[in-house]
Amino acid sequence: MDMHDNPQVKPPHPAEDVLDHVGYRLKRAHASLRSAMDHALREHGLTVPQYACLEVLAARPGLSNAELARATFVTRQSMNVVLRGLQDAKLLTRPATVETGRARPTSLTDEGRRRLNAAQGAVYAIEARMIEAIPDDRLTALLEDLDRIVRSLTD
Amino acid sequence: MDMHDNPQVKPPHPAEDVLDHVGYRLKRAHASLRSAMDHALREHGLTVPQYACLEVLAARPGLSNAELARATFVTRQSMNVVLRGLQDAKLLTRPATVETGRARPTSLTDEGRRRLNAAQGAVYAIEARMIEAIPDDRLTALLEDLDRIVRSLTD
DNA sequence: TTGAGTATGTCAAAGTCCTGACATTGAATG
DNA sequence: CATTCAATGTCAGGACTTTGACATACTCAA
Repeated sequence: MDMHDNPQVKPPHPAEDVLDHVGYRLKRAHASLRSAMDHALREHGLTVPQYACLEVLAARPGLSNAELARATFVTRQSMNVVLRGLQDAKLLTRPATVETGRARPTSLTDEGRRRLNAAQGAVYAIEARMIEAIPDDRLTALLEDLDRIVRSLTD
Repeated sequence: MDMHDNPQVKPPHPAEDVLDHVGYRLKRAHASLRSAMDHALREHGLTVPQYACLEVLAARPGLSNAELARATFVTRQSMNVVLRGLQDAKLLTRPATVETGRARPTSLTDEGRRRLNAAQGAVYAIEARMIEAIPDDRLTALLEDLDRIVRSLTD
């Protein structure tokens, strides 16, 4: 994999070929992950947003709709739909009313924990495949660089 | 940013904290990029899928609906909707009929090229911000690792 | 030639997600 | 206390995307 340009010189503007764009590579990697998770979770009767919601909720119980939305990178409106679906499926519960404020804390039901645990096996297998594919001494750098991208775009 | 585990030892299963998952970091980075592009392209009257379609089409003229769909990681049906929108906006043209086969080659109009060029400025600025945030000697490794992820999940 | 297999375009229906908007609630400020 | 502000939950509408299905068109092998 030889580069035409001097690797020391940062290109003044992105590579001409779309395939060399950071954005394109990032999008493609995310699409692969999304597709793999879609297929893996389908056998567990969960969508990716639903799984993400359950996963976050297991780690941080009692989060409200708005907090879950931020944690999973969707809008409050989208998360509201997800929560209603999971609530109808008896995988989580929300108090109808709350003593103070409007935010209603969300809790996993026993059934929700069971479904999540079952699905986590499939998802962790995907995570393991990704980790396995990356040289050990690069993994930390990769995670750091992904975070750098986030910071560079959100500031 | 200290690690609790020995960095030499590959964890037998993914980190306990969701925030440390490769999938989570990847998803977050993609969400940041998507959001930044959404805002940047809105001022140019284009959606991200529309821009992606125009960008690919400029680099590889004559692609069909199915080929554009694969290049932008959406289904043929989704791309079909995008193409009709761009066609209605006079940004590209497709022959009503074709001599052989069913695939209709798509071509940018002059107006399509103008709109794309205008939008590329905003998008390339985002690309530049990402590149700038990543240490020069890591950029190549980052792109490689993203590709490794793709391969590990598509095989 | 015939057939199976593959690829393409398209339609229909449903799900998902977003923008925009509004009312409610609590905190902060004067 | 009154007002302003930010945050939350929710509704409505539209845009986007997907799954599933079907017909058309080419390719290849029997």
